[in-house]
Amino acid sequence: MLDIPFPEKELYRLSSGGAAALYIRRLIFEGRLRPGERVPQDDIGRALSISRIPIREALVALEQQGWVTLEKNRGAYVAVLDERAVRDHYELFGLVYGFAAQKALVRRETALGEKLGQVARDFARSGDPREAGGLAIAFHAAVVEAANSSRISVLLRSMSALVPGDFYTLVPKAHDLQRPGLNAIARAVKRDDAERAASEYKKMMQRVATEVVVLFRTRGLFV
Amino acid sequence: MLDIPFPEKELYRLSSGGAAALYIRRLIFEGRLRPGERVPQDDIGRALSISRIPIREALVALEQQGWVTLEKNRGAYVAVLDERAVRDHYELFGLVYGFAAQKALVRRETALGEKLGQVARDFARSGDPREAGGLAIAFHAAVVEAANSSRISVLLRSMSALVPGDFYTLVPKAHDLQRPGLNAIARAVKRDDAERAASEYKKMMQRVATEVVVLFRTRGLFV
DNA sequence: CCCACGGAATCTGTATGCAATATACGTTTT
DNA sequence: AAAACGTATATTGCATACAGATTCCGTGGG
Repeated sequence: MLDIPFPEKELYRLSSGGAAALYIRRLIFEGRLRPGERVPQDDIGRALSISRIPIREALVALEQQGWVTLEKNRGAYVAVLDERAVRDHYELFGLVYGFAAQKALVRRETALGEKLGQVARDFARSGDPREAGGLAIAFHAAVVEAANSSRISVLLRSMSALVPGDFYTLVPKAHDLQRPGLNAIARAVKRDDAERAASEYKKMMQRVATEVVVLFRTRGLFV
Repeated sequence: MLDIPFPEKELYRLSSGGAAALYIRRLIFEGRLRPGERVPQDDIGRALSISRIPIREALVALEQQGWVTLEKNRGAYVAVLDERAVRDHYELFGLVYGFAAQKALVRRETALGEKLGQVARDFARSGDPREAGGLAIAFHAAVVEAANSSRISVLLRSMSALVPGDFYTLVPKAHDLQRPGLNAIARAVKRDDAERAASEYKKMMQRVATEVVVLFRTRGLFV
């Protein structure tokens, strides 16, 4: 009997609502929906050939993530992003990841240091932006997994939605920017230096924020 | 013509979806929906005399906040909370509020120290749990407002949903527990000592976490 | 010319209904 | 009797439809 468990089951959960959320985020990123503008539910429904029901569900999720604000009987408005918001967001990112790293160490995830070192090395060697992006994600995922905290996972999942999916191809600099950071974090974790790991995470994310700010600005996404 | 702007406009946004979210959270808090159990959409609809549409919207929000997990074609399942989750959550709370305090100081909100001192004094004097709760909320709100960061606001709004509304009446100890914390934070802010403010916030939230853990345990909300 | 007003057009919030999927349970097969 | 199968039931995901709220715009009054 074939009894293969399928761990990634929920990855295939691409409901209409999920598709709508993805689509709306792309509209915002590509500047086709400007800050302050109302999200046209009917147009999106027509574009995706779905009704407004799943679109509204997507908007609720996007509101929770801070992408739009919902006003009763007036619809969803694209949130206004400015440089400060982006920098704050990435600082918070660094803060939470740093917290995750600390928790991972407290919880004695001994294998983590090795794992991170390996991924950081692969990352440094990688020439392909696509691959590098995957490795960076794997790095962060390893930290979160080692922290083994449902609340950290929830928080980071909702925060990650602010990151463009093809960030690495859009910002070639991202590679040089993160390499020393990942290495430093991996070293700190190996040394069991939680404080240092957290501060390196914070520093790295601040550097990344600067590039994201440039990206957003060149795209004219700021008010 | 009367043209008074209404800042709390969205407070009145108690759509059916908002009501459903509130109701489901209460069901979970009161232990009537156990961890791992499926959220019965039809029953809730009947109880509130609404259809499943706004209920589903509520579930999307609750998923983002980490209360339930959605599985395609299988519905929403109440997330499993354990002691670690609660403690992690409150630590993160302290971390983010601490960050907000730091930002407020960096952004030179000179009036903040006075304001916090005043609220902390009122809090200390207050005998009524209801009033004290309001003051504590006002304290935190002042910090967040001074930080003046949309991202911090978004994050805290989604995190706050894990706090029972009538926390102060349920946990009388909460008052004694927070008084020194609020005072210490107010003092640190007055002294422009961001580092200290953050660490006091963290410590205070850790103490609060302990009481929340007790509350949850006595209610049998842990697996 | 500007503003106030009122009806039309537009858009939102949600109830209803249906197809698709998952679960439960009895039946058949080995 | 245990396992596999098939059918019945329950539940979800979503399209359609409609009442109510909001916005738009033309008209009249100041």
